[in-house]
Amino acid sequence: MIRFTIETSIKGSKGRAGTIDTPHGKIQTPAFIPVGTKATVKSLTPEQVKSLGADAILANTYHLYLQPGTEVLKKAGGLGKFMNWSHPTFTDSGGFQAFSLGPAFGRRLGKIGKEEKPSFSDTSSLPNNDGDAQENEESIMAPAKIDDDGVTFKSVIDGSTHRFTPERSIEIQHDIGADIIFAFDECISPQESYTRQKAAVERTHKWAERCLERHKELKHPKYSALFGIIQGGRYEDLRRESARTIGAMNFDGFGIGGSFDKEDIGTAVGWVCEELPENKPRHLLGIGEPIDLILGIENGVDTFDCVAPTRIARNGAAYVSQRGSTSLDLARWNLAEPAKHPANGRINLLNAQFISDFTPIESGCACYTCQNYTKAYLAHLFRAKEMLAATLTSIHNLYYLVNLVKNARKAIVEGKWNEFKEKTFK
RNA sequence: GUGGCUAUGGUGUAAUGGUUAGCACUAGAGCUUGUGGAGCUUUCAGUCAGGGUUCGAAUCCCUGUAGCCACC
Repeated sequence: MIRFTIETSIKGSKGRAGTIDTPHGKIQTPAFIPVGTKATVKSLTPEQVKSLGADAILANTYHLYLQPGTEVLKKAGGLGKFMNWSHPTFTDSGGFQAFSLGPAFGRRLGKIGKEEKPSFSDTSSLPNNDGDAQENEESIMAPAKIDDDGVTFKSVIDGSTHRFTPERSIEIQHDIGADIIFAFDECISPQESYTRQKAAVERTHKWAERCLERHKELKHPKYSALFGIIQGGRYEDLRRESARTIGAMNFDGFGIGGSFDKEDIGTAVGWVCEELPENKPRHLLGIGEPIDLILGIENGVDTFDCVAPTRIARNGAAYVSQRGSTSLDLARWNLAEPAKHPANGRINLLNAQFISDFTPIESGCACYTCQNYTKAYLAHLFRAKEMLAATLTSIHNLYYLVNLVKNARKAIVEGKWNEFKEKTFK
C-alpha cells in the first residue's frame, strides 16, 4: 500500500508538494515518472534511469501481458525484480492501448486535440465503438472491439485475439506486481462528439467499480494501490462529473486520462483537481511537454508519465531551456502559432547546424550527457544511426524533465512558485 | 593505337521523337504527449559538352570528352 502526505501547497493555486511512500521507497511529488513500457526504459539501464534522478518508472499492462506474459512476470517475482529496478513502479491498465492501438491505429489520431472543437452533432469518420470498426477495412491492422463488458483486441505482435475486462486488467496487474496500478478505462479521440465522450465517461465509471471490486477480492498484505481514472475529454461538465464520481469511490489515488485541447490542458486538469479529494495523489496520464508539466503542477497534479522525452530522443530531438519568450502568460506561451516557434523548447540534433558544434546540448546542464558529450558527436551518432545516440539523448531529456519537476517541487516548498515560473520560462 | 558499348539530380535508376523528365536512397526543414528504435509531411537537386535533323530531341545524326570491354 501507499501513504501520501502533503508537505506544502502553492499559495493561491491547487498545486502542492508531498511524498508518496510505497513498499519500494518514496516518491517526492510532484514527480516525473519515466515510461518503461515493456519493463525497460528504452535504451537505458535501470542504473542510468535512477542516477538521472527518477524515483519511479511506469510500465504497461497491455504490452507485458502480450510479451513475455504474466506467468514469466510472476515467476520472476514481479516487475521490479524482473527488470532489476528496486524502486517504486506503476503499471498502466491497458485501457489506453485499446484506443491507441485500436481505432486510432494508423490514423494519425492523437489524444491531444489541436483542431477546432467538433460540433455536438458531429459524427466523425471514426468507426464507432459498437462494432462497426470490424467492417471498416481501414481498421484491419489492429482493430479493437469495445463493448460494455470489455475490449476484444488483436495482438500487435502476432495478430492473435485477446480480451481485457476490468477484472482481467486488475488480475494481470496484480500478477505484474507494481506498487501503483490503474483502473481499466475507456479513452476515445478528442474529435469524438460530446455524446460519445459522455458514453465513454459512463462506461469508465462502471468499469471503475468493477476494478475496485476485483481489487478487493485479490487483496493480500502487500497489495498494490489502485488509482481510478477520470475521463470526460474537453468538456467541463463531463470532467467535473467524472472527477466527483471517481473521487467518491474508494481508490488510493487518481489518474487523469483521456483527451485534451492542447491550449487547455491546465484548465481541464484544474476542473478535475477541484473536484477530487485533496488527500490522495493525482497522476496525469501520458503528459507531457515541459509547459504541460508546469501547468499540471500548478493545477494540482502530483505525478506525470510521458513517452515524449525518450521517444523524441530516439528521433534526434533534445529539450533545451526556452529562450526568447517574454510572455508570462504560460497558457498562451508559444501555443497560438506553433509554426512560428520552431525551436519550441527543443532542438533537432539532426539539423545541419550541429554537425560541427562542439558544445553540449545545453551549457550548464548537469546531466551525464551534457557533462561529457558535444552536439557534434550526437549529430554524428544520429546520422550514423548508432544506438548510443538514443541512450545519450534519452539521458538528457529524462534528466531535463525530472529535474524541471524537482525544481518545481523545490520552489513550492520554498514558497517561490511565481519566481520559479518566471525564471524557467522567461 | 583500332573497334565496340555507355553517358539522366550527390548515388542508383525510369521515360514509342510529344509527360510538368518519374522513382528510391542521400541531403535540407518540420511533426511526434497512459511508447511507434517507427512513421508522416515538405523542400532542394538531373538529361556530359558543342553542333545538326525535326513543328517538337534524354531519345535520331555528327564531333569532342570521359568510363568500360575486346583486339594488336
